Amino acid sequence: MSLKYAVLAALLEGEASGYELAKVFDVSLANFWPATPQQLYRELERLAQDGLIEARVVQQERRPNKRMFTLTEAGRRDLDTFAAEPPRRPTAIRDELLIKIQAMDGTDPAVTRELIEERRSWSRGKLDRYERVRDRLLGGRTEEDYLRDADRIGPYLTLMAGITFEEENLRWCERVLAILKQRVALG
Amino acid sequence: MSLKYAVLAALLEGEASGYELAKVFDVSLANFWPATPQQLYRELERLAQDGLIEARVVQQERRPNKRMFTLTEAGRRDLDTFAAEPPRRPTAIRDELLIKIQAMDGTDPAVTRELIEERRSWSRGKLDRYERVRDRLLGGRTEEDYLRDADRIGPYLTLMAGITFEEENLRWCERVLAILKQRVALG
DNA sequence: CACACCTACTCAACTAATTGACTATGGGGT
DNA sequence: ACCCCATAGTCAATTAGTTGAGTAGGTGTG
Repeated sequence: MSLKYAVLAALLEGEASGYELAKVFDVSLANFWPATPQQLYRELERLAQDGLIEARVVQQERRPNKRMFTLTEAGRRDLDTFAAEPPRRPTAIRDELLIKIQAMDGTDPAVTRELIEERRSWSRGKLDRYERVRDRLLGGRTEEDYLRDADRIGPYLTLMAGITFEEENLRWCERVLAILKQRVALG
Repeated sequence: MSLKYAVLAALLEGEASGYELAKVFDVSLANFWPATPQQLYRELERLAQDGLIEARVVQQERRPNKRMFTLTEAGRRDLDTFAAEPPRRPTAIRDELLIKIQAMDGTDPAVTRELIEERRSWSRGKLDRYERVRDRLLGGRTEEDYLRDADRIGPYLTLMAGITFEEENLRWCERVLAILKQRVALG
């Protein structure tokens, strides 16, 4: 149900093909609503049938043709209605690593430490990429100026959520590593 | 695939019925691997068939009978193996509210503010509940003592992850509310 | 100049997750 | 007396999400 609105929200950035959307999703929407390309193609089909988006085929010379999608007025209205309603379901996190941590006490601490270190360096990489997205969004302005003047601040606020989430993640990793070190030193 | 190990990890706490597991899941495992009761019953069936858990029927007097499940040695080994391998997929978050925030720029700021305030008070409630779980786990000991002496610290580390996550969430809400206030004051 | 990767998808099969109804008994409140 | 909630589940239907293969030309790399 929500994938529908995630796609409509992505199209607020302007016309896009399924392929382009898949990439946009991968770097931004995926942070709070992941979807595979196949899911997107199916959803786009449905949305076009329901008249919430419009498709036009763009002939290309040295590439396969593509279908570009735009929000219709109906789509925009539907999305605005959705955006004003309280969420139907709370945030859901699925994190395999935390299952492993929950069950870690039967495992060699050195192995667990490695898992946490991997997570930490992954989070660092993610934060770096977020920083670059942030710079692109701000386009030279200070955050203050941007938040005062920009037409759309939604994408920036969700980016902020992603950044604080990864920072938290990093702090948690550091904390766990310190605890594991202590335990190994004593145990 | 991971639900399997989430269930096995839950059974590290000891024997439980499907019904009890559903409740345990709701308050602890659900924080990083949500599952409905129906999912759990099916998974327990499969795990029992695969010999990773054992079921025994407990006759009850004034209640329906129940089946209690315990980890078998095979189950424990399987779980330990899982816990030592790097995760196959990265953390996935699904958060309807963030879709709404992404699309918020067509919405009355006062309505958006309410959504954020709801999230904030929900996070506060969650944090309170986490605090109580924490106190129960520590059982009077200081965190330091607990982390040094306890047999199993996995559940505590995942609880810590939940706590830092909600704290971060709260900070993000405050931040967004401040920004919205600014914007309304100016716009 | 071979080989892998990029664009831009489609199709089919499968597993996982959600929703709602149903069974049956007991206890507490109005 | 009636209704709802708690216990302890089962069953069936539907939707959502995953995986892997296939198509077909173009581009970049050693």
